[in-house]
Amino acid sequence: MEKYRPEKIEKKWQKIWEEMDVFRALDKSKKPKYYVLVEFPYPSGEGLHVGHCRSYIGLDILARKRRMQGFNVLFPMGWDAFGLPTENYAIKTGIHPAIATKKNTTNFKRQQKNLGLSFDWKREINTTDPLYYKWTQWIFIQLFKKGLAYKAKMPINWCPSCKIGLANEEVIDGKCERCGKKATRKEREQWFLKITKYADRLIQDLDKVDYPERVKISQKEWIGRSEGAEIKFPIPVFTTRPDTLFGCTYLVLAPEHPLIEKLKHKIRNYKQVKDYIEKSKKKIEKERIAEDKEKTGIELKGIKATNPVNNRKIPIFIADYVLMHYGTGAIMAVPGHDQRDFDFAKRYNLPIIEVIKPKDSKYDPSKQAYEGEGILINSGRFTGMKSEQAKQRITEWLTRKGSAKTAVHYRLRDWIFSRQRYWGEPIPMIKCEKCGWQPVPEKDLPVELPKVKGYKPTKSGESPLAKVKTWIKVACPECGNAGRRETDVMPNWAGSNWYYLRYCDSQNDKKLAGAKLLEKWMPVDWYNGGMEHTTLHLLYSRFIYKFLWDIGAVPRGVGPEPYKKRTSHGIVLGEGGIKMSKSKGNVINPEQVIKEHGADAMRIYEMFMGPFEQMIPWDTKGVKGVRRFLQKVWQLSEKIQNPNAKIQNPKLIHKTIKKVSEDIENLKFNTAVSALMILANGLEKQKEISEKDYSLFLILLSPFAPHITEELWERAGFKGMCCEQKWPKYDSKLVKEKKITLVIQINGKVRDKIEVEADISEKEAKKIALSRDKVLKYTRGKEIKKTIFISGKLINFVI
RNA sequence: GCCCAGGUGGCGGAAUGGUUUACGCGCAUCACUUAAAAUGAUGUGAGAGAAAUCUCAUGUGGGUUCGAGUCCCACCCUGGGCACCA
Repeated sequence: MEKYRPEKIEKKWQKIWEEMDVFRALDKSKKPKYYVLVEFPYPSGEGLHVGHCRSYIGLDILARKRRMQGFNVLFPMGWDAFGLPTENYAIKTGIHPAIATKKNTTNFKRQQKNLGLSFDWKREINTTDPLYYKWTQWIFIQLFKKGLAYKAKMPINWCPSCKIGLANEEVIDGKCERCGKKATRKEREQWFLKITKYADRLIQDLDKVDYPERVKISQKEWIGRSEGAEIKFPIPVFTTRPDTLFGCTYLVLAPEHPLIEKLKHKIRNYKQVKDYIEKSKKKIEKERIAEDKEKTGIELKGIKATNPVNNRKIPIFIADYVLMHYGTGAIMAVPGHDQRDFDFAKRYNLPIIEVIKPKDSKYDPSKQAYEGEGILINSGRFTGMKSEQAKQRITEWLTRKGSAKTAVHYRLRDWIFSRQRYWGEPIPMIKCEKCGWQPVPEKDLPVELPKVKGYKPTKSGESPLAKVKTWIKVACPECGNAGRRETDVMPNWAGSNWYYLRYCDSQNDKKLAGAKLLEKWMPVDWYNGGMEHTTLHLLYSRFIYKFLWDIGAVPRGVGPEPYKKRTSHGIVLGEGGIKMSKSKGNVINPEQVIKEHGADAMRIYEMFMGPFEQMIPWDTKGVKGVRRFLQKVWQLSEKIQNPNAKIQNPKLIHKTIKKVSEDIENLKFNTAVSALMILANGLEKQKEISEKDYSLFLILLSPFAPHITEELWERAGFKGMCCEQKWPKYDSKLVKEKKITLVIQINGKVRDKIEVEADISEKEAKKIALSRDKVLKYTRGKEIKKTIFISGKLINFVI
């Protein structure tokens, strides 16, 4: 028999699949639908990463299995192509980002096709295509019309190197997420999206979806809902601990608090206060809240606040560890029961009053604050009450007096949605002196990105679009007078918020997607992507989906959540367990692996290397082992020469059907591959293999190694295509073993093993076991106190 | 500091409370070969022993149980995320 040559057969079958359009998702089919989604990649210049492949191959196996199970499967692919690396490349080389994107997507697509992935390429989308971003812009306009997009001046995180405003989420360790340079702050007008309005629903609806628990937890924590009260001092202050109000001895305001400017004529030390404010303005947020830093602050001399529970006058400070955008930008300080306040009070010699009696007596109130709950002390008529009850009663009492109300605050902030860059969707807004911000009329969408000479942001930090005078000038859609276009563009998350909807109806030019097709395909049945997207992309896209559902752009019947089930794949590390990176020179190029060992070997290795959800180091030797396995599979075909060969191994086959079927559903691809190897080893030992056994083996292997199985299927002269066969069901009778190895234990230690019928009774097992020499060695002269018998497994004697 | 995940051979890892180390890699010996590669066969947790066999091993220390990698408690280490959030 000729040698296994993947390079020959893989190209052949990829071509046939394409020509016969076998992976097409059918809009009109009567079969039940199944929507499999993998995160679409950012087509970088580096090409496909072996980590991308992990997600694609795993879900491709699932998609292929679903098709064989009789589902009409939608498994699409596209490009999330707006973004900084391409723009930075344009700045460096002068090559237009659209040209670089075209080149990169062509490269990615070729690499994906080489892997034999069963995407429906007829639905391919690209976020940088004006016909696509027309709808991204349309969504923005709807958000604006509903009051969910607004412009506000805000001290934002600013990267002096990228010349771009950064969302808080994009600043890592005080540095710009993309370039790694130190971030500072800058005042700027920015568009914001009111994701906070959806905070409660984003938490509640997590109950309706099947996500890993840790993903749900991190989304909840990111949103950070906390219930408490807003107390008037009369400056409003948010607290979750109204039970500690009697211990409040001063207030602290954020340096940006508007009250400071308002009351400046009353503040006696205003000059020093101003200095402090200026200093804190320069610090980025992470620096302000860094833990090891000494807490600094300054008292506002000349003004006082009043604690409403006892009408005491208390001093007011400003300190940069208090943040303007959380709560009300002011806190009540309870040094007895909050460690930050305690440290601050010690430093500035402020009174510390204990108002909660600690539960544990070991604690020393002169050394640290007691942050737990307990019984109230020194709290007027609330003394003796438990914290939980006191929270409620004090809030009620103050509410009646008009100096409090219950309140809920979130840690989640509104989403900064503008970038002063070029390679993004232009924000479709026009500013008119008379009418204010007006959306571009929908008939004029898309607002296409104009050609520019250079891609660098202006020195003032404005988008390069600000230099295109002819493009900026436009008539106000409301009054017709001269207006100005918005020159900021959207962040690269914009296009990925709704892309899974577009796949359902990718050619529609009237709507972002037609209601009928959305109803047919949505929601996504299974969505896989990186763990790093759980708090950004996954949360943002749920928010945008909910909005589109609210305004009827997605039909009511689809339900409030876009993704039924979400899983994550572990990243692939370089050999030796360190992260793959260009600088370390340990990047594995999937194309090279395919060239050397074939796509099937690459696919199986990526699944076999370890648990799908865990991060695993790459091991080139492992690919060789998998290649050997495929070689063995190739040679099995020699054993089916005799068409009258009897079915010889139904037991092993049916066990494998069970194992592989269940493992795919649980993303346990590594053990599924192992089961297929065991089956292949078993078949190899036989003199001949029946056609029935052989065809079942090929079917089971085909989602993992689609090319070799298709080729062997054809060579065996079987009908149709292997990938279109019915997924087999196992016979539960055949899965059970008749003879088993019964383990004999003495006091829980294995002392002997016997071959017996699987359904052997306890009495009989005991009889046989106690006659064995090895057992007698231990039991002779001893009393058997107890016998534990687990049918089909073991018998244990306690002596 | 808090939250999450994890710690099993030389390596990647497997294991519904019931034979620890499946499957694969690597290594060793043998066969084929002038030789190497490839392929095939056998072996391969550690210690003791000529062998049968015995003892000890799932990060550490306790506990529950006839029996614990698995359940409970405390701790150590690694990776990831969050962090003056009022």
